[in-house]
Amino acid sequence: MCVERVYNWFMSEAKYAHREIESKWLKKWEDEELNKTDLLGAKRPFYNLMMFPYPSAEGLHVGNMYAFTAADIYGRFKRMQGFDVFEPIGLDGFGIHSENYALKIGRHPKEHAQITQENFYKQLHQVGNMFDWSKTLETYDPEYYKWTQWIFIQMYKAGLAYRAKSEVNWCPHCKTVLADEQVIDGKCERCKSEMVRKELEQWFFRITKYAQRLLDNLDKLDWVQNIKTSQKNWIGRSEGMKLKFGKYEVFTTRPDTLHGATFLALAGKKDRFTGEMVINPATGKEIPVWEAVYVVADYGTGVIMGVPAHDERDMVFAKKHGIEVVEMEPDKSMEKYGEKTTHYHLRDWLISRQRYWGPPIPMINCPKCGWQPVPEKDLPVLLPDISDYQPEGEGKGPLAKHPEFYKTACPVCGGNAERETDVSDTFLDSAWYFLRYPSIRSAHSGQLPFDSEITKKWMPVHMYTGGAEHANLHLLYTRFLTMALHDLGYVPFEEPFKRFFAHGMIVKDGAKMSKSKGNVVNPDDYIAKYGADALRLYFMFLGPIDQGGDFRDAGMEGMARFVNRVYRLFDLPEAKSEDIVKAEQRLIKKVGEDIERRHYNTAIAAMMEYINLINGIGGWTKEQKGILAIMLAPLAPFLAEELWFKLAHKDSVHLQAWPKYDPGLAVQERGVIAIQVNGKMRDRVEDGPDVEQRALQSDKIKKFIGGAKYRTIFVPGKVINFVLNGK
RNA sequence: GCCCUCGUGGCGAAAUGGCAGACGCGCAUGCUUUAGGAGCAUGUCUUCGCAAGAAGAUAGAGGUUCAACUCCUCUCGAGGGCACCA
Repeated sequence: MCVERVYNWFMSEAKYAHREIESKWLKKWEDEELNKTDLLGAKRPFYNLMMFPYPSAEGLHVGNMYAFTAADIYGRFKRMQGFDVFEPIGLDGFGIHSENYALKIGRHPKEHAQITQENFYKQLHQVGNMFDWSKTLETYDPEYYKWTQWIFIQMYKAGLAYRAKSEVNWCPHCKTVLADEQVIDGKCERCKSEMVRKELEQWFFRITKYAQRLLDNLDKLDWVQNIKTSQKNWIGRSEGMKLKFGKYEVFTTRPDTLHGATFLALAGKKDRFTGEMVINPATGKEIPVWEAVYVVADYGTGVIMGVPAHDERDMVFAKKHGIEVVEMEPDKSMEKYGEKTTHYHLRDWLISRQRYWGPPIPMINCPKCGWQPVPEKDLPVLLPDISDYQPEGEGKGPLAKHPEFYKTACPVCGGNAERETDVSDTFLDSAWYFLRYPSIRSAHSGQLPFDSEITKKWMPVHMYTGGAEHANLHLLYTRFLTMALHDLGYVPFEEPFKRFFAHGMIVKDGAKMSKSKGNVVNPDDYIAKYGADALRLYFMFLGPIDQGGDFRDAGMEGMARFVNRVYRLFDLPEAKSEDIVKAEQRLIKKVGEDIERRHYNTAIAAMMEYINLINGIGGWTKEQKGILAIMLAPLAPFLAEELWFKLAHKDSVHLQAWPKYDPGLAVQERGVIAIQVNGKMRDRVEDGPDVEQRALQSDKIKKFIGGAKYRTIFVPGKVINFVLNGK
């Protein structure tokens, strides 16, 4: 009695010691370089990339871990299927987002970057992903931004970077201009301040030249539809005609309503009649030329024809100002007055930022020779260490206060010249990082940003995982830059990411996490309390990862229980069971298929069911335990390794091949099939020979059929439906 | 206004033309434990019924089909993208 009690106590206390176990395997994997990919020797390359984090706060956000776990499980699964998987990680720590945070806490951005780098990498080690730690990059590293500057120069030489005066979006808080894509509802994407319009001379990338190709290629991409739709809307192709009204040219998608045009409107600051009249080419009548607030200056030609009868806004304007309204029917023959043309909503990408924390734009302005690129041998243009790094506004960045930085010699004539003092947009840093990872420390990494042999072998990226919020920012810029580099002969492909998987957002108790609400989940706390594996499993069990999930502490407890349960069940004695054999075959099939389509929640559910079965039977074989450990490996890498070694194996579970199943044994074992009468489920019967005859003998079925005539629909293995006549 | 996605128990969800609610959380009852935790067993969509059972149920209404959470049409609701874009 006493012994039994002690045994029971011991069994219940045989808890999975996650802290010791996880740190033990981490150390071993890193000592043995388990996750280092042999890039040159790889036979079946699989580049598994996830959007690198920007360290805006002091630590890794659960949202990052959620996304990385989702991506890592897929990468681990691919490795077990025999692919050479390369899974790198780095930090996007250059740019406004990191700088704003540094400014807020009053720390120099460079110092802040050093601190966050240490923190982030420490946390990223703990989560148990198969990162190749020999290939990390940070966008603020001069070895990296040297090449960001190099890319700028190639763009300039190709005529894809240009300087122009234009009315731009100015954020009064961040004290810099922003690209159109970084303005949401008239507010700054980073700090939510109201934007103002400002006339400034700035550097632009000519993304509009690629509008049509960016649109056309969308059809070839294996991306979720809503991201493609979002890009399509953003590019905003609109087909129409150019029509001439005297000296004015208008763009319209409805040339067939030309004969109803009773006024012309130019973009203006207020509604005002110009005093001018022009001739409507279709009717020959004189119509007035107005300035109108509702006309947008930089779309189309900035001039519209007003057709009150066919456009609500034109009607409102006409009524307000007493302009004539002509009712008419649309007439295709009007198209003879115009010339077909296409317009895009997409604008050129504004690259300049009047800030400190970014790569200095590598251009020099000479009073005699004009703008010249910095000679490539002089790269990088180092960002100097300065103490007055705060932005002050009025169109110039902090570097403009430092003549020791900007005073230089013209690379052409050698005379006195000045460097550009703006830095480039952070989205330029992240638009090419995927090209750099595999080439880090390659033979040619010193001469070019990316090794052509490695690039050809490893790209385009096979699987990219990240947030949908980057649809019109990062994902569009990256596509554009890759296309441009392709045209310049640097990369052999046009599209950077063959497949893109968009994960959802993780919230806490139904609310978006934020510091002000005090509901921010720190993954470290949960890893310390429950272990990285339990947290990984919990994230993935919340629901489909493209839908995101709601983090609740109670659910987390449940998953820790599951981890313990699996661990305990490995102590069950050796026993053979026919039920387990079949269940195992089905499990192998299901888990493999579910991971492939990234339905991790149902893969985990299937394993739970299997574990419940094992628990009920009370024993299983060593081989069965081994197969389960292998299937757990992508989802719970530490637990799986611990279990695998418990079975006296000597090599890592992560190097094992994904198990195969026998399709004959893995069939859905129902045993029973449903019997319906008129499509309603009425009874069940054992599957097998003469199933229809046996179904008809059921009392319930007899009751429902009565003496009526019927016909039979039989779906083998699933259902028999008796359809009574008259139905 | 245009476009996209979605709507299933108390909760997260599963099933994508073939037995609606797998799996988990929570809850209830019992066993076990010095106690707490953990563990084990059973139950848990709604209504009627002691039960066996019956009827109903996937936002709502219609349709296609032997059969609809799943496909089609409309309505309502939620989330997202674009937008005085001519």
